[in-house]
Amino acid sequence: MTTDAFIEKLSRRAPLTNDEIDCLRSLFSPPKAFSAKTEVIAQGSRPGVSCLLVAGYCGRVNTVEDGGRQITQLGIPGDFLDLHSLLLDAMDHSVVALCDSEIVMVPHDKLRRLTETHPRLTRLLWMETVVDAAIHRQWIVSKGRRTGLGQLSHLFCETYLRLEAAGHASDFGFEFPISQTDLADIAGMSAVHANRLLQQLRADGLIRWTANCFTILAWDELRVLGEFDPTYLRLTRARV
Amino acid sequence: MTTDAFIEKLSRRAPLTNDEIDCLRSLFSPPKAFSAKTEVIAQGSRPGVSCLLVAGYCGRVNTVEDGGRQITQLGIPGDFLDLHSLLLDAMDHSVVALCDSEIVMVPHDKLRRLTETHPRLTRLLWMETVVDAAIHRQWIVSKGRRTGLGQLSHLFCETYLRLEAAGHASDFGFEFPISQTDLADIAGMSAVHANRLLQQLRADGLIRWTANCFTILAWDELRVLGEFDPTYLRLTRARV
DNA sequence: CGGTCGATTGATGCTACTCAAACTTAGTGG
DNA sequence: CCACTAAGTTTGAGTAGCATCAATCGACCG
Repeated sequence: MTTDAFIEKLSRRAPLTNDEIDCLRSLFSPPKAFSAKTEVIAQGSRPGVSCLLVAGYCGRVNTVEDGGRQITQLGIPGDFLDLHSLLLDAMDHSVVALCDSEIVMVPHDKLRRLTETHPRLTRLLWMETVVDAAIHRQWIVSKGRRTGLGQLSHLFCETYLRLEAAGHASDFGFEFPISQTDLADIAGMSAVHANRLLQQLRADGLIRWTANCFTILAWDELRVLGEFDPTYLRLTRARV
Repeated sequence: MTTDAFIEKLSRRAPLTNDEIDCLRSLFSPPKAFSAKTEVIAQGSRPGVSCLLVAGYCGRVNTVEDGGRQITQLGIPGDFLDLHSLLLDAMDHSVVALCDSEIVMVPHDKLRRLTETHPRLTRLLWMETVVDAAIHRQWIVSKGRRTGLGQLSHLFCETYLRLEAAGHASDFGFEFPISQTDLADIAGMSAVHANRLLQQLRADGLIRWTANCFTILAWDELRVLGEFDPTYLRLTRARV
């Protein structure tokens, strides 16, 4: 089952009891398919469900007045795309499928009931949103104080480790069916500039990215270039 | 009492019962003073407490290898500076007092006990961290897709509304004893450039900022310039 | 009164944006 | 199986925004 990957991911942070696993399982229903470029959650809407991404990539998208687009979060399989909406109301941004994706919808009332009965699971879900915030802060650092190359390098290191922890990457390779335009909207740069930086990373033998398949050829160099320190991803066991 | 401002802030999001208010009060002890530029929480440490800022301004600070500094969050009075550390372990950044500040230390075991007994308060505290993340995302949008002037305008609008909601600002004026260098580290630009943008905002009659006292002279123009939409701050009553 | 910190100003160069066009690839229908 | 189309990638040229370096000025402090 695809949702088991999520349970597996949580249990890597803290061991789960059978009761807790059952409680999580009771949240899930069969996934829905969303094709590339489809809007999963509309800006301004008040969703009654949160979305667990089980396959594909999704992005939180903010649109600015001049038509510019900024992606503020990259959702990978195993991510709760919008646990936030459990606590907030109207969406101030939209969630868009960046490629063909599969999503399990989890009703908010089920989640709210979970918070009444399972404090430890609640803290684990809370922790998911807190790690998301830590990732946000790293993106702020990237955009504020890293060079273009450093920014992309950091993003690729981060994405690889997150995917690996979710069981969707190994040997420095992963599926990455994202357009350069979307990548540019993630990095907050023009598509032209993103393209040139990618060419440089390729020419320097750091990455390969063809046919939707991304490979990190020189992890150590990429890590140094992006000043990447994975502490903030909290991939190790925690005390919750 | 200074911590009552925090309770007042939470209760504006959702009405609190007397029991809940008592529970919150039991968390607090007298504040500690931190003078400007003091480190409140060190990078790499594993704090056993979370910090409630009751007076002053603090920043989450990330330092990059070339000596550059990026402030990823601006803490204002009434903010829990580091609720995150309840769920995470080693700090991947530091928290620094940007001016003389007063902080109440709340032990994590008290907070963890709260999450066992008060699900609704738990969700409200969770919501605090979720709003922080929403602010992070707006900063990402600022850095990615707004001009320098837009970025500063957005920051000033955001800061004013947050301060006003916490009872620390009115009539478009507030105390802002922050150096331009710190502002530049917030905005992710050089101090020289921040200075020139400030001069422009002053020359255009949008702001006044002298003797630590900040005044927004033209709210509507500043709001338009920064494309500021306060939805994400969730200052209105929520269903929790 | 010298020293330090922050604000300000000027000059220079790089980074990244914009506009525009060519090219490549994948998908579609005849 | 091949034209046709649409979407995405790549390239070139010109330009704006912002960084960097360096120096000056003012305020506060021991």
